[in-house]
Amino acid sequence: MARLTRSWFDRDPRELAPLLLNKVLVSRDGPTVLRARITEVEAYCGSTDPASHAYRGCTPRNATMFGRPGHLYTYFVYGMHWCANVVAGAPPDDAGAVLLRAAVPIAGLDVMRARRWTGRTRESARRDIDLLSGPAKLAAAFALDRTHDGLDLTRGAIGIYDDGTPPPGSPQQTVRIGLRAGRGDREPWRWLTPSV
DNA sequence: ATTAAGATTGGCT
DNA sequence: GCCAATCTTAATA
Repeated sequence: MARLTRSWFDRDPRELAPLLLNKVLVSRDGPTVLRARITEVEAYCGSTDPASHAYRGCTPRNATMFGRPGHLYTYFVYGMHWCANVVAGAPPDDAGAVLLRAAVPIAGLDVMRARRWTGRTRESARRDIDLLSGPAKLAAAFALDRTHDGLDLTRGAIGIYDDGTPPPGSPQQTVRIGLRAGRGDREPWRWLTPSV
């Protein structure tokens, strides 16, 4: 498996996003190894994109987006969830990122289950396919939070790898999810690996 | 100082 | 399909 490099991430988020499909997110924590194949992503384009956290310029919260491509940008939403982005390339003083929206678990499912599902979770809701089937689910299963904001994906314990599986030749493409009307909700910048 | 909105999720009708 | 949960951030006063 080849780890993706800094220069590989240095592309416009709309180019980078579909290339991330079928890549493998890997987290190593001592004996624990988590692996998952990325299947859904969204591109966010900084100052030109009303839906982007960077639309109104650099703030303490989004500063990582203005930094180096290939780093992790994590943010807190709805008072309870974390989501994870990969910082993409952008023009000088601008920002871009790709939101990791979903993945298929490959290894470390037990750890993912323990992090995702408390005793309160209904048994019928505990399906492996739903372990990473949303941006906050993925972040929770990989334990990504404030402490991972700015983390370098090209070095260290967490990275993205090419295992030889190419991105889908014809990815599914739709408008982005969860955006307010008129706030970039018409841009078709969501890509998915076709389910079959 | 106050406030509105948020790149979501899971349980319930 | 509807809606509550939960709290940070940034904009406004």
